Amino acid sequence: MATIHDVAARAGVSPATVSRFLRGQRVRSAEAIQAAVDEMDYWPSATAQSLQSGRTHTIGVVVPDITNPYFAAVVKGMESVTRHTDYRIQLANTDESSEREDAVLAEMIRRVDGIILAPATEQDQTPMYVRDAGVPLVFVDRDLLGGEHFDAVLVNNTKGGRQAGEHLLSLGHTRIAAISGSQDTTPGRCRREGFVQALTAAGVEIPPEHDLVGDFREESGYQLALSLLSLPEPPTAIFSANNLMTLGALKALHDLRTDIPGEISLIGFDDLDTGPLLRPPLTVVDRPMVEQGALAMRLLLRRFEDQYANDDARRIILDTKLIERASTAPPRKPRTAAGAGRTGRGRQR
Amino acid sequence: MATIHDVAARAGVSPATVSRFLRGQRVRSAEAIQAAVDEMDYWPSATAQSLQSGRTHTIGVVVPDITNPYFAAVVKGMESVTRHTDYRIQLANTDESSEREDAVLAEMIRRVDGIILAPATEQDQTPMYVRDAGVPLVFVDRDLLGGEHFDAVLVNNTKGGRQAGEHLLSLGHTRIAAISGSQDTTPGRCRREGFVQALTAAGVEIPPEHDLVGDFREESGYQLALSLLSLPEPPTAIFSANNLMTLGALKALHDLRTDIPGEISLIGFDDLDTGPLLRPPLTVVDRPMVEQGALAMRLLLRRFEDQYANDDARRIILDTKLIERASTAPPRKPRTAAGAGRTGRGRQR
DNA sequence: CTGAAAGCGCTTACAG
DNA sequence: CTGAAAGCGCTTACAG
Repeated sequence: MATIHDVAARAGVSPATVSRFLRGQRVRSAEAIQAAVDEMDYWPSATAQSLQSGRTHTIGVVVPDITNPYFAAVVKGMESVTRHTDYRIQLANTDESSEREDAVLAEMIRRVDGIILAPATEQDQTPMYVRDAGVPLVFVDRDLLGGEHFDAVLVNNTKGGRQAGEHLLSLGHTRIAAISGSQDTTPGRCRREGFVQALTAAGVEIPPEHDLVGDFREESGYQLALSLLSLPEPPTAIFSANNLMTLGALKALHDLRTDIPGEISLIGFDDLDTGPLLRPPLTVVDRPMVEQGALAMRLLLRRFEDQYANDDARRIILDTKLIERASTAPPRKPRTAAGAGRTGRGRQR
Repeated sequence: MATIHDVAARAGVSPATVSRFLRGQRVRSAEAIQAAVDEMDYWPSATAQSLQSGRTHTIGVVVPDITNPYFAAVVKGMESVTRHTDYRIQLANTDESSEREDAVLAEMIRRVDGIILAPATEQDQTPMYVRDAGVPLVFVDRDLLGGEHFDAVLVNNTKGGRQAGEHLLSLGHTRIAAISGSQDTTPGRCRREGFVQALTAAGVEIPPEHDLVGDFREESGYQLALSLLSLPEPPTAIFSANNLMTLGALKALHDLRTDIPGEISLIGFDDLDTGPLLRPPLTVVDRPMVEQGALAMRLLLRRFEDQYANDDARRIILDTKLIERASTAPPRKPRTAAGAGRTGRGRQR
């Protein structure tokens, strides 16, 4: 590959002049240099430029699982903004593992200008380490305990959980179960809290055997739904706290030939491309996905502009939205559980 | 950030010695150096190492759409192998655009050690340019006309298309339609060819108005299915050539309240995570996904080993597999179309 | 085993 | 406007 020296020699100037020309400065021998560049098919070495400038022009993106449609959409959103800049994305998957995340982050620090991260747990310490290294960091989807000093694009998970709970209550359910995500994760914890809040506010209790915690993966949704259905008194409604667990739960219900929503109502968190096409079409709490990724990337790129570099952390909290489809309905035989009474809001379909 | 000079100064040795120690060579002042490294939290600059070695240790991955579950799975497969190496992945989305692909590739050439690409069209010239630049290139999912000199991990698309056609024929269908993918793409062309081959071999003709070509996106599947259903004599069965278009077709059929498979059978290409949960569960031609990505990455990494660097191109062609679910069935009122006769293989459900 | 020196391919004050 | 020189942070023959 040709270097700037080769081009300079050919054009009869010094490397410095070629460099200046390439960066848009006025030079006398512009045509000669351009010709040399063309003939030799010269492209500056990004590595040499990086060493010189201290900038890599790459953004590290660390997500738990790229095959989760939510994260795929988020990454697409990020890509849609970098595509108009001269930044590129370096992608890493952590499989929800903190160790893996530590390893990834440690080596990214020296290779990227900034990082967008969906941390594996709220307790992660590595992000502090990243900040100390002077690498701008933005959280997406998930937060850190005490992470207020970092930029973040999140969703109002508590409200989302509440929406799910209130929806089931409004249909008249009182025997309600939750399949929550990892509790050391912002969305896992908050969605459950919001959900329980809604029930509590309505005087509906959620017994421990209905209050299950999974790990955001399909398999755990499957297993927990199975265990729920094998209870002596199974719930009449289930809230599942992410797309993958909802799919797992749906599979379990199908395997058991459960009638949805006849025997049991199911509400999920995060819509799916196939949501309306499923058996039955899924009622879900939806939220922006591609937009979340785009916003996170914009937040990060701002940090590279001197005027914003030292701004206070920006925390963007987006709203969730209930999408009612056919997987939820009033319970078939409304029971008057002791103390629960008529908790519904009177809305019927 | 500490540099190797800082560490050397602190340990009382020369930078060269620190460098040797770091690379595992025996040195006298090992402990002193290790201590300095720890205290200063020193990590070598990847950029400086790259400039020196000429290797970036990053792999460029270029796909048309990361939110297509097939490509998400492929990327995950790649990640599962790089994770055990010291290579990382730089990801780019092309949105099926050749121009975008050209741009991405052009700048990747100077930044990565190798590239895995699912080319936007079979006519792409850029890959030749990549090869001329001395950057190893592996195709995944899609091939290039005259691309035999490149490593590739593909699938037997022709056979897959044939399987789809034979399945519909075996059910007794004779009024059959195809929604194909871009015809300047390997999978788009081959799947259609295989499909048509199967019909032709059985003496079944596919009229032009049933032989539709889309662009692998959901919207085109939707529109084309719509147009198929509005025909005076709509088909009794549709083959849709990828996951997204199948979803689109399914949506169209739902919107028209079409009974599947009663009025119309639908068979897709590429399974979905939600495949069994859809209304109705989808019959599809399936193929390995994660494995395809992993294999492509292994092929590429081999090129970095001297012993294999100059081997002939390795072309891995994987097999497809029919998964029969509930979206296909015999046509409701088998017509004896002139010349078609009983083309079924006699199998009935 | 170790250090001084050169070099990887750029960019940018510093003089002119 | 332009060139020589120094420097970005490493690594590696070359002597010793």
